Amino acid sequence: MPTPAKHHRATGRVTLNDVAHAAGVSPITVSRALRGERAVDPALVERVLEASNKLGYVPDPAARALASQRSNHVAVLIPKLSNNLFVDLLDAAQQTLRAGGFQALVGVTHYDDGQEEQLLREQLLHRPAGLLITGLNHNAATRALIARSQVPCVHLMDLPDAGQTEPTYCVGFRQNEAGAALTRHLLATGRRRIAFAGAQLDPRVMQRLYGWRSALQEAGCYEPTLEWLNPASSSLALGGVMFEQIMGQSPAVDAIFFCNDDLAQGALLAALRLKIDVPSRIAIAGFNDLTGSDQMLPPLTSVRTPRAQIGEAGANMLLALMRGETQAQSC
Amino acid sequence: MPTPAKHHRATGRVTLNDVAHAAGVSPITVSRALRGERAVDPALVERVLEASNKLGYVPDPAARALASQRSNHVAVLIPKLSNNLFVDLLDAAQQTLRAGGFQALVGVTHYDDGQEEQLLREQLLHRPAGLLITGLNHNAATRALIARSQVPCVHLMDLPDAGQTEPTYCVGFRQNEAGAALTRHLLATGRRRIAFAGAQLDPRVMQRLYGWRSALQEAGCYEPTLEWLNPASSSLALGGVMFEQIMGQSPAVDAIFFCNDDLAQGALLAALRLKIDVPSRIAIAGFNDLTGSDQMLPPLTSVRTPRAQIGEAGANMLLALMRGETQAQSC
DNA sequence: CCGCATTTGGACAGCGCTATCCTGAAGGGC
DNA sequence: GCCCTTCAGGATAGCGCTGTCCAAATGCGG
Repeated sequence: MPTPAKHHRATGRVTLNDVAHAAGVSPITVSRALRGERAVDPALVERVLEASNKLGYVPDPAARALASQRSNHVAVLIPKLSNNLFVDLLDAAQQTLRAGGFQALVGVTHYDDGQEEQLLREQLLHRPAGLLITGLNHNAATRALIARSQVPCVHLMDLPDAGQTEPTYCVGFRQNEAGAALTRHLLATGRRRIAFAGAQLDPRVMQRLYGWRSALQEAGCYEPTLEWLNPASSSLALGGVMFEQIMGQSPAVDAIFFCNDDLAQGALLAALRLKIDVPSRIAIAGFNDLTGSDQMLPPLTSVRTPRAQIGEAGANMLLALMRGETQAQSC
Repeated sequence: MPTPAKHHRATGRVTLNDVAHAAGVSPITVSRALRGERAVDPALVERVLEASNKLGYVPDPAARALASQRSNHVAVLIPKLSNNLFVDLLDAAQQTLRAGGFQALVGVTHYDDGQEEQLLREQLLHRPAGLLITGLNHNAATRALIARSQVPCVHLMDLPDAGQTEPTYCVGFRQNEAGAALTRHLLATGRRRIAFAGAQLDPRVMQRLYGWRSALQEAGCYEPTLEWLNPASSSLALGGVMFEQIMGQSPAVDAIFFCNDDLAQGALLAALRLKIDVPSRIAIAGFNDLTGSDQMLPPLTSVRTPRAQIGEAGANMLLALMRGETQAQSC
């Protein structure tokens, strides 16, 4: 009998021990050689690597997580998958994390603070090595969880207002400034009665609204009745509905700033149906430059948000933080 | 000194032992009571649950995975995030898995067999409890990995041909039948020169192509020059380009079956630009009923694929398999 | 040549949980 | 009443890895 096997749970896995045996060193040396955690004789490192490759050794993530109290998971929280903005963000972040040896665990919060908190709580039990989270506005419990967990965390898509330093690590841009910039662009083309149409009303949409307001106030064109806010989810269909509403109630409007491209695309299509000419009768602008906006008639005016770059840069910042580098900056 | 702490790695976590202590039973009894793994006196279960709730106990997934050689992870492999079809599928599957206590690990294969194999290999090292994978056509190495791993696996979005029983667990529909059905619908509306425009050319697109072919052959309308295949990724822009191509080269065509809605949407917009009337001059049909297709001018004819239901049903089938129930059927 | 600081390999003891075996009690047939 | 089978709780021993301490080796000034 080759396997007496009493209390023996063979798993067939190549373990650190096997590698140590093959290389003629102790297991702990293999561990250190492979992780580069402490100085190890280069000759030994060489032998270890050779043995490891020959045997096809791969560390067991569960064992590693248990022993070190740290997994190779990174929790990624995003609001929705139905907005391509976040899909692009996720795609880029996920790939970058994977290249750095980490596994992304995706959580979808549906723009709900409670769900966000719940998801975060669940994820933290897995002792993630890091955290990527969309936006800056979280409820107190969520902020406390992040702080207490001591897990490195990078916030995406938004930056704190000037002077504010609360979340230390952020990658994004100031939504209100971008909103103001787009509004000024419309003003520069001669539009004066510029409506704002927002859906979803998440914090970033509201920031764009504030940017729109301040730009119009600067120009002396602000009027509260030009604000059209709808808490429903953003979609092409809603864009069409809002367009018809605005045209019906405020026929004098000469431009509409939609908070997201899908609304604006829906509005353009509605304009085609209603035979309202864009841009001669009215200008339509969107935000985020989602796929298809360049295919519209006419091509949609939009603000190109570099979400893939934000996802990648955020992931890289997090990778640096997880390596213990703390000089990383917001940008 | 309250903590002599030599060789003591306190983690601050509430452990099974703490619960056992509080409930006055052995740790293993707590483990069994909470998992329902073996019969335990209901009175004890009650005590254990009470203690567990009071202390806020949550099992450590890493320890559990290490001891049982089984994680609570489910690997989910999908081809792309840029096609909303898969985003919807993923969203539904992920939610269902989460409700069942499992964590989805998403892998994006980019329609590349090599990447699929690589991702699968990585994921299997994490000893996932289950596997959700898109499609039926995988390379030999991938199929071998799945078989060898013994991990329960459900295939999504497609069904094996009648008579074939290879992948036992599938949730989806026969793409070729759906393609034939859409083609017959076009034939029924009087169209005779029906082109097929495919991009990406993944196995499901090819199946739709075969369905289109067989329906046309049945009707005696098949002609090879009506096949327009482009390996590039599906997008609105490509749809417009292909539409112009087809109209330029085969002006007699009276309908086009686009393999995916984004192509068809792009074609509709191109038709608007070119002032080609749809559907009087030419009919345009898509596939998958993606968001926005109902907003087009005219609304796009499409095949509504129940991807959310497929994701949910697939996840539920996998949950059943992971519980050890094997009577689950393909559907 | 000695004493000290520094370096580097290894022994040891867990991390928190579950698989396995064992034991004592209860149930049932003859 | 006895033997044999179930049944449920517990003891034990890991799963594979890393944190912590220790010890041997090395370097170096005086």
